[in-house]
Amino acid sequence: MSDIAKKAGVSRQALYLHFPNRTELFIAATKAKDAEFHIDARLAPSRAAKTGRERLAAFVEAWGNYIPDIHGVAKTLIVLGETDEDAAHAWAERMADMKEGCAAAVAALARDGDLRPGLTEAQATDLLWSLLSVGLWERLVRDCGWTQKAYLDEVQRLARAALLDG
Amino acid sequence: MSDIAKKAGVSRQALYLHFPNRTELFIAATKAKDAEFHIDARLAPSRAAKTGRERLAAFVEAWGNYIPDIHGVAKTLIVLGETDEDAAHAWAERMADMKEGCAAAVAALARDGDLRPGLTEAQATDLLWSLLSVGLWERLVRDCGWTQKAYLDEVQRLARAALLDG
DNA sequence: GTGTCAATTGACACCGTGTAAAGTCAACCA
DNA sequence: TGGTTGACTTTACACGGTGTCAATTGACAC
Repeated sequence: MSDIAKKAGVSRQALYLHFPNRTELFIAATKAKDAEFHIDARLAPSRAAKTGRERLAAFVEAWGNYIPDIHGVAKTLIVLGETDEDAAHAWAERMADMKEGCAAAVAALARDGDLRPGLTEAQATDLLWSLLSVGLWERLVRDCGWTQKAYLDEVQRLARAALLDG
Repeated sequence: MSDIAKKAGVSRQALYLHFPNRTELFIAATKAKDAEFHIDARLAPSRAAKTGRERLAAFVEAWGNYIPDIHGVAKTLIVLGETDEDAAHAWAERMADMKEGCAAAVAALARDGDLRPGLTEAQATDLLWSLLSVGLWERLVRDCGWTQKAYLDEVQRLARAALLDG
């Protein structure tokens, strides 16, 4: 909190006039980033896609490219969530929203009959959601030094391999 | 530290007689778990595999089944690593060891000519290592409620889809 | 001018980590 | 048997971070 106050050019106590506690500050920061980076607009192409395959590709691209933009605040919230109930809940809510997007893409694939045999929609949704987790991005881009493009190409491939028929 | 001391039935200060600080305690706990759960023995079938494909399957199975056993201490070390240099280093070292196993499996695949065209050995190693991360296990098993078997089957499939030719 | 509002300063309580010192107790040994 | 050693306990404290509280300042609106 001291560091943030210093960066913001206000006193540490002033932060508590705006946010009840550290967790709420980061929750607000995450929401602010969502607005700043127009998450909803980025997901529009996915919603507009005609086929399930197109929808999957558009969703993976939108979310995969969104991760680096919000990684800072998102990561903080995740780490906070390991010890703070409220932070964990806030992040879980956020992830639930994202999972709805996954479910919609999976539903479109199922409608087209493109879903891999032996995979339920729920399983496919879980799988896509897991492949698009912040963790996998961190492993490949941050830890292994992959470019964003290489990461995205590979996740597209993985998503197709995991969900599609054939 | 208080909680641990209570569980152990000793005073909090006694812990500091055995470990210089909290981080070192958890590093020691992780090593103790490795010994308790015989990580080296579990990886033996992978090293003994004839073909690259067999080696990949054996390695994925061994590590994938190892994760739940060490998840408690491993997770603690990971979380600690977010704020503690030493913990981060300890975990990174551990991950480097694991990555060597990935590299060996990938090398066996390359030797057999089974590696997917357009994928270098280094990229394939990064990819396998990322698929076998604790994070993906947490997403599917802990967050989505998958069984260990369902997780393992899916990761086997993902690994094959990501690395193999065809 | 007065009231209001945002922010400041300074103080403090609480908790967790880590350090330090003095005391207890049992085992071992000459 | 008495003395030493070593592991552990109790008590105390320093430090840093979070969160609370009260008094004060300064600007702006009416």
